[in-house]
Amino acid sequence: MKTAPVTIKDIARQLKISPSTVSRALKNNPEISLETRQHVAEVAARLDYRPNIVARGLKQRQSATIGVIIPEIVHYFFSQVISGIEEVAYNEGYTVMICQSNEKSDREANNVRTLLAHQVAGILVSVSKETAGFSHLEEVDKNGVPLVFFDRAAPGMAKDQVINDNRESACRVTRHLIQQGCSRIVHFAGPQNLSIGKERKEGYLHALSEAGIAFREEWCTVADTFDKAYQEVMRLHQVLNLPDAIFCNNDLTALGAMKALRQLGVAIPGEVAVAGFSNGIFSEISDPSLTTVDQHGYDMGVQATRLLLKRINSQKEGEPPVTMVVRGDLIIRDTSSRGSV
Amino acid sequence: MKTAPVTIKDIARQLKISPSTVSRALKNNPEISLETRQHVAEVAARLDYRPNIVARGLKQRQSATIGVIIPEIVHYFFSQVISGIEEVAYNEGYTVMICQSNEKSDREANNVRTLLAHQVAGILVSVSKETAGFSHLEEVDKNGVPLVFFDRAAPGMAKDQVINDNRESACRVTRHLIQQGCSRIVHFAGPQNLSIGKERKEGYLHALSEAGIAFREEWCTVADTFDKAYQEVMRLHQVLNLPDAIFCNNDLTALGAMKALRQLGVAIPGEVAVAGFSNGIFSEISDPSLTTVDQHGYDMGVQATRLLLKRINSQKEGEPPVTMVVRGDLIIRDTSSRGSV
DNA sequence: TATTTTACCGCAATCGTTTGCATAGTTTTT
DNA sequence: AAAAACTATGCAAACGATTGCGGTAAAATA
Repeated sequence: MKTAPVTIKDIARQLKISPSTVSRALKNNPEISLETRQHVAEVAARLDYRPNIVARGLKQRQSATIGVIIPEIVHYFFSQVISGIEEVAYNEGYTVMICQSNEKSDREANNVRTLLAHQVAGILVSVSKETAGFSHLEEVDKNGVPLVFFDRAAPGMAKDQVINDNRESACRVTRHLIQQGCSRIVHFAGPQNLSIGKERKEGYLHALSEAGIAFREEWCTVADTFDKAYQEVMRLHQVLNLPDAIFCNNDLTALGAMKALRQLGVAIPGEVAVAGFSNGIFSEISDPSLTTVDQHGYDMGVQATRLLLKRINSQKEGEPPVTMVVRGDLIIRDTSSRGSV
Repeated sequence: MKTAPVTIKDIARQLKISPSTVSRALKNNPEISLETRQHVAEVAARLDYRPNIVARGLKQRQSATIGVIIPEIVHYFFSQVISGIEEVAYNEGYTVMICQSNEKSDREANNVRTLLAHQVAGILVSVSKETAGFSHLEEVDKNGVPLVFFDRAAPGMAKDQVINDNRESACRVTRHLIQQGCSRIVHFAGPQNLSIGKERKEGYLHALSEAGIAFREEWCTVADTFDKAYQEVMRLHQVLNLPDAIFCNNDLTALGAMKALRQLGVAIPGEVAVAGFSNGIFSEISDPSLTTVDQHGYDMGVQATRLLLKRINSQKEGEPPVTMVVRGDLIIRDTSSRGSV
């Protein structure tokens, strides 16, 4: 039993006033007499009037919706970010539209089109691993839609972004590993076309040189999934000697490495220390529990959304892009605590 | 540098034809000559025309958007479901709008209003733990918007739903525990106002009576979070003897229980076996790895969305609601394998 | 040749809301 | 008392796409 939705006209008809007056009254325009405003409010409540967001969006050429493009929702970190985004958006009366790129560049481009077609007020994006060209993101700019990057930014695009202090955090992790007495430290890196991957590697290299450890090319390979890490450890075991520490680009990678190490009968952290990155929910309960860095995903979502909302609400164009960095916290757990072994 | 978006009128002007013709040509209406259609297609491509979804939505009184109301995105299970939803929606040209209820009833009601105001074509919802009344969901019906429940349905509402075979799965888990030699099996239940919580408890009870084990009231308490489970184990330890098995309503609860057991120096599964529910990503890598049931979240999302889409595209009202159940798979891991101890 | 059919296309209204401008009535100012 | 200013409201045109209803010209038929 479908009921025709209540519109502004219905209210107008009831009160024998014009739709314009109702519209104005609804948003408490002082041009409208207090009396009329109250009447309108009453009738609106009685009829259970709900403004048609779509119609408003059409008229204003913008809807109270913000679009989010995210590689994969199933990552704990990303779901945390979304949660933060959702919270701020909700409180500000915005709704969020979420698209997954599934780490594919073309799908990401498609997501952009979709979001633009929906007249979103702004877009939050964390670029996919695959993405190399950024023309689809510049498209957003051309349409005058604010965009802010979170976590993974497109290198070279001067836009707002809130990112982690990947370099520093990676450096802290590596330093910690060195302090534990490790000297042959391998890095399973993320894709180097992503700032996130590049920066973490840089931090790793920095900590190495800081400690006077000569870096060796074969210490660093791109391996950013559970399986790749597993295989890489197996390969290392055959090709060269195992290192005494592995610093992984993310937690899942670390777990993959740990699985391989366990199978090889290697003690963690006794023979090989391991560290991850991201503080996935499983890092705390893995065995042994994983040293990692907490990226504060929720906060990141909150900050990014605030930034975007500020951009949306500011008239002036051309304000310089701002970069916010949220500091990661090194969380030392059992995979790197030599003391206890 | 904001560029005015290109509209159907722009194309019309270029070709000196009317907007109506362009509109029709764009959707390959045979009423329009092939030649014109090709011209339109060309110009549209050249101008990079993107149809304004909002305008279309207004005219059609429906947008190609489906709304999702979910308790919390950060649960691995739910993020899997969303992933499934997103996939199907994407392939069918729909976009998804996600709202979190954060397990709050009023927020859920608010989400419904938001989604309806956005003229969504349909709604997928998994009701919050807190939700007792369902008037806000009936509101959806009144607006003629299709609704399908996934995972958690509102008891008593005759709507499409895709749910787990909670009862059977819970029964299987309990049976398995019994087979392992356990006889004093405690159940940490979920909220009993949710079908999901009720059914799992029923399955547990069924398996018990099936095996001729007399149920005792104090064996079952509502504890559905990590912390509550932790505390409950501690309480049980003081008040009565620890059981020889704990079947938890979900994985996180199981982990909370395990944490407490570890602290009490109780061997798992030697002295107390543990089982969870949901196959969270951490169940596989916890120590010991957790026996649980895989709920196939992704599939669930896929099925629910297909069901919704079918409903959206079917003219006829009044087709009876269908219930799909996706069968959970018992995954036996170390927390319940007495054989190996 | 007159008439009907067919193929293509345009007019104009519509979806629900917003907003610049006009207008009627009332109050204040000169 | 006339002019000016203000108050409260209405008119009508947008926003961009869709669609029922017609209309024109060419082709087919009588």
